[in-house]
Amino acid sequence: MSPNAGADAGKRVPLSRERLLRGAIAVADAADIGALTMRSLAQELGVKPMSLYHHVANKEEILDGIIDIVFSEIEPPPAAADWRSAMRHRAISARSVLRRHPWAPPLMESRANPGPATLRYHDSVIGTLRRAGFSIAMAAHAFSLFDSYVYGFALQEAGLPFDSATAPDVAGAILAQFPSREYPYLAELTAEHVLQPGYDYGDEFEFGLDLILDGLDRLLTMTDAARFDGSRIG
Amino acid sequence: MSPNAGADAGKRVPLSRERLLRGAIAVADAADIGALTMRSLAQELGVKPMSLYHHVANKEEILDGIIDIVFSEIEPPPAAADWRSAMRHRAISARSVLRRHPWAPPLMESRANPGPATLRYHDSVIGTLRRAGFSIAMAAHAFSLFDSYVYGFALQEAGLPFDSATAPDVAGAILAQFPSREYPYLAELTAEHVLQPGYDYGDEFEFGLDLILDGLDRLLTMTDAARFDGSRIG
DNA sequence: ACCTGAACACCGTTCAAGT
DNA sequence: ACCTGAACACCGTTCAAGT
Repeated sequence: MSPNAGADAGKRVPLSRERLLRGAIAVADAADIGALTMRSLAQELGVKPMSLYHHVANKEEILDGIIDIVFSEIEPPPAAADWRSAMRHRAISARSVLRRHPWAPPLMESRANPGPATLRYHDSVIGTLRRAGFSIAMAAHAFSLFDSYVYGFALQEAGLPFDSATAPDVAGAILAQFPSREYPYLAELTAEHVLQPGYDYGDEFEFGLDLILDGLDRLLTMTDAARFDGSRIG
Repeated sequence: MSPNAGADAGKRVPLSRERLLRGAIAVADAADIGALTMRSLAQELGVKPMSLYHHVANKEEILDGIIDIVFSEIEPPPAAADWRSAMRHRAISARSVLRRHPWAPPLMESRANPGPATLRYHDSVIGTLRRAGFSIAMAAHAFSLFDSYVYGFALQEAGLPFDSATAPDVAGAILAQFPSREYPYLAELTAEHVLQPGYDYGDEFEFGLDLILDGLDRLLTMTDAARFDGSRIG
């Protein structure tokens, strides 16, 4: 139920590409990406399916469009931030955006036509690394690692069959389902960690993020030291 | 074109759950997961769509089944391996499996009904960490980080609009498409790294993997040192 | 037991028409 | 210009029938 659903009584807001894409995100957020069909979207917007084709060429263009909106929602870090806190800020923002749009991660990396917000996001990540002193090759490494982790974590979080509130119930049911003799470590981890009060899978995010940032920082420092030695020799 | 496609001349191999799931993987590998329909799968197997329902309840069960087969293809490490090389072995095997099945990563974490090979894989990863001395909480951290990276990397690799052979052409076209003034760091990275001869995005995998393993090793060593100190005090 | 034809309620998309 | 009804070639799935 969006504000515009079936609003044939009031004055009809004219359809636009912007309104169409916002509606598509609303449908995907409310159910999942499988529920986003030309017909369901048209209904959400109070319009007939064929009207959509006046604003987009096809469904692929809708997917391209909503993914670019998702990227646009990731907050850029404060300009004054050092590279480490800038990367940390971006990662945490990206994850919170992807939590709002759990259908997005599988689509984000498979769009052949990246939009401006997508390109801007990637450019700014690489820019942060380059300006911090990472070589091109090292920036490429760091970029790949950083993105893989952020999307991979979001993918896992989206796939969990529970949110943090209902975790104990569902994990308990799953645990009861499989024989703990056959999967002893999984059983142990579930019983003594996942089922403990206060457990939230989301809390794992910052552990991995900081381990990665520490590793990159170490490499950067080593590179700086090597360059310094080099300049003394040359 | 599989060996069994349209083989109405020879003796018909009877349909089985096993043959059905193998056929489903073949269809998904050959095109992509979107091309896997009950009808296309039936045709691949030389059978009518409705026959499939004698071996599986519905399409969801097919997806559950093929994902469990994908997990079963990940090689377990040699029993004698230390934790670091065991984890490394598994990650590299997982990535090569996911390269054969690029449609798999988005599905792997979203199956509500994990099969035995899935549970066995996860149990063995956690087991490796626990036996190496990781605490339960630390094993949970490491497990999350490791899986996020492996799936995230596979997701990115699957999304690339090129394989390593045609990378220069496509990346060049994309680069030409967007104004390098607006995305200077992206343009630089593309021109001076991605377009260089011998570039292969897959090479980034081991950089991130080793950084993660180094970080985990450091944490494990610190924990051991702390425990050792503790035992001397107590 | 295993397989199937016909049918149902869905898809995305095209085309020719309406205002 | 913007919207739409009817139609086409697809989906997954059910049901009642065939061997």
